[in-house]
Amino acid sequence: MNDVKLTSTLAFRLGTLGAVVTERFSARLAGHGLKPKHIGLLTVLESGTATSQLDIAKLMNVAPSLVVSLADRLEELGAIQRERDLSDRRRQTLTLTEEGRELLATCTAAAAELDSELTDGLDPEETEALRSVLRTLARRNGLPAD
Amino acid sequence: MNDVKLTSTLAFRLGTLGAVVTERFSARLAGHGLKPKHIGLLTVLESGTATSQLDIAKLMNVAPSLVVSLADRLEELGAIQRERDLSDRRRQTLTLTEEGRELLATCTAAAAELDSELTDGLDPEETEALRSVLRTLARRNGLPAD
DNA sequence: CTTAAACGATTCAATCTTTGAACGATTTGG
DNA sequence: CCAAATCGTTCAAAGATTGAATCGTTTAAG
Repeated sequence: MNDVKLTSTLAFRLGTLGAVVTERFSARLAGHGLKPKHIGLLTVLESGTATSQLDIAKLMNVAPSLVVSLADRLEELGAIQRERDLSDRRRQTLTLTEEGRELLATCTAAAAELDSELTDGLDPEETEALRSVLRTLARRNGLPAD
Repeated sequence: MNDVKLTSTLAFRLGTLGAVVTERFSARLAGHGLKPKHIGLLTVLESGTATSQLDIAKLMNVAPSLVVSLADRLEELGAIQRERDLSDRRRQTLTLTEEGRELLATCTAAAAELDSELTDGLDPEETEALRSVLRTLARRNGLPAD
């Protein structure tokens, strides 16, 4: 008979911790009137992995119509620029503006600060091990992993 | 100037990985007509940390009214039993039935299977390090941590 | 060329999840 | 004994995301 607890399972812990951390990150973004997905979009643009809205939607695993509203908001803030692709006028090409870069940098700093809080008191080796394994897992699951 | 990428941040990785893993776990639960929160409730009951609906709601960081519907469904499945607390008839006391225990065991097995997939190919030491650090983080953040 | 099919973006209604406010029953403290 | 607090429940509303329909544009087949 298997007596492993659900709570000791990686799946459960990653899920709950992920939710908690996202919630906290979200709270820090609230001041800018942004949600994590907005930052996800900025990140895609910075990585240069996709520029058209449809490609971005696929990369983010999200409906194309959602990208529209995320982009609406970001454009409103001046964080991105929307331009018709001249070689295919159906496409909207999104590009980061300088303001967008700064916004992303600010939010990245907020995330880094969260990291400090999370790892405060952990052995530096532990922290590094965590970083390393998460990078591996991200890579294996098709998530951005530098 | 700080050039750390958001994607290399623990906060971001925990968030995205958590979402992916929860999604996958959710898919395996779908067959039972359950969602992760249902399992979360069963887990609380198994841990014995709380039995009244309000206490459960607090522990789960969720509105009391949500616990009502989660419990409705679980009762319908025969996984839990709802009884008025005789010493305070306002309270509903929820208890796991034998069927509930079995259901939880099945779902725990599904989570464990997910764990295998996630860690397949990782160094055993890496896996153990991950488990250990996540347990620590869970504990520090008020999450169930055995 | 012309035209039908495919495509990308957009809008909008519908869905799903969760919350908050209102209510009824019960308990508690003054 | 009564007013205030508590617990569970219902239900309407909020927030996030999707899917279907539409418009302009491109592509490919005849």
